[in-house]
Amino acid sequence: MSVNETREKLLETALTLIWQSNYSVVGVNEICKQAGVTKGAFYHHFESKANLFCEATAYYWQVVKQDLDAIFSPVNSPLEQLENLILFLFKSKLSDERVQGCPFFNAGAQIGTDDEQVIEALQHLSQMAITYNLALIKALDAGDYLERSGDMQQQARLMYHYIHGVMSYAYVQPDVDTIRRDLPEGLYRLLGVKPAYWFSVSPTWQATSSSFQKLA
Amino acid sequence: MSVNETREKLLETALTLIWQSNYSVVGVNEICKQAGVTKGAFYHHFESKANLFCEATAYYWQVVKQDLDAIFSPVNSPLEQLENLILFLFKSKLSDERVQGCPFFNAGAQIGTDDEQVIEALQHLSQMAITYNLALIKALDAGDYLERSGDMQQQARLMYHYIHGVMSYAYVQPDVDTIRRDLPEGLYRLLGVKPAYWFSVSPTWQATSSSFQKLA
DNA sequence: TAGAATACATACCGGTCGGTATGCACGTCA
DNA sequence: TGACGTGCATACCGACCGGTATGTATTCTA
Repeated sequence: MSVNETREKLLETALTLIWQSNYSVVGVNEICKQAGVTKGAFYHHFESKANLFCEATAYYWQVVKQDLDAIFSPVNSPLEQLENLILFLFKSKLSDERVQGCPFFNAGAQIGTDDEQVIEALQHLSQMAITYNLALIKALDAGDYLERSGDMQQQARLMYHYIHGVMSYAYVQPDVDTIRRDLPEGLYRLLGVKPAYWFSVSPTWQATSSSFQKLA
Repeated sequence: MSVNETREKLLETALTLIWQSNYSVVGVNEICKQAGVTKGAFYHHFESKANLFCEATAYYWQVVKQDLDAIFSPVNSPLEQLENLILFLFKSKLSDERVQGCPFFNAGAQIGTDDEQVIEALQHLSQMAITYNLALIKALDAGDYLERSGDMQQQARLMYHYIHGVMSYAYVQPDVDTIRRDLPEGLYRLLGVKPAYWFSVSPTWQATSSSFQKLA
């Protein structure tokens, strides 16, 4: 295994494991074991478990960003972008028929208030996500797809709240069909998409092998 | 300290601590230390940490239920009920000016998928909450406060998702003013409350000493 | 080709985890 | 008054935690 392979293997394994359960429960030993590397290698690449997590979130974002940029590509109409996002979120919960959490959405509630740098990393992630939401809302509003316009920054946050909530729900109540129905319905309502446009277009995006396959 | 006092002290302390950080991080030792009892007492009253948590959620629900029944009392109009709920949720995040989590809303993401009984306890809690939401939505719909009616069971879930999301956000991004604005806005939008009724009534409920004071 | 730096592997550290075994004060009932 | 169950307190257990010290094979560099 090359240097970068070891490092990436650790990052991906950590994400997958934390994804499946939670930050505090997943130990360094288990990460190493699953990644097939030793503890020495771990602490050669990362100075602590918290540091690994921070780097992992950055790594995760870097991977996810590619998908988001494809999802919100200007070649897609705003409605298509929304449908793409919904599909993306749904897919991200469902790799290999197993409902899973997602470090991005779950980790927030998993961290004790003590670990400063971890919290900062998560705050950064949520800000990024909200920024993408904001762009979508502006596009929807500009296209006259919304019933009323308001504080778009706020709406972007509301979107984030809701998505976060659905994801968490899916984690403890792994009911795929429910999630599939609730996700779009809630977003339409929250954003105030005119009912005529509900479920009116199909997503133009589909998962690439470079994104979730990699993390699953 | 009487028998029941010891038991309740343990339940309340456990809730408070898990509330502040998370289930996996909070240890039995710390719970005992904070509660001022010994480990012997702990394991005299509870057979395991998981068992304590289950009992604690039941205890918590029993306490919270009193508030919910007051909030959704028939003496309040549906709009007042909604405002009461919003106030209640907001207050529950803010005891003593410190933004905190809430075991009810956070714990879901904190548990590894292994602990069967804990997950069941949480699923039960969420079902209860959704049931209350459903009653509210029916009342709002019956009172013609909503723009359109749909699958109310689903709407009750959407409400739960959103509230859960806001709570989690507040946990990592302790911005009180933002939460105060986002909570009602999102619920109005999600439920489809006619804009004329937004922020139109004041809550009739206020926290009793028997509820959150007890847990804070 | 010598030596330094890299990339680990192994063994081990103190501390803490959830949980237990045992002892003992105290009220209760025969 | 003595046997007994309740309600703890204390001491302790093995497992595991995050992290480290040290040894070593490999690779890069001069």
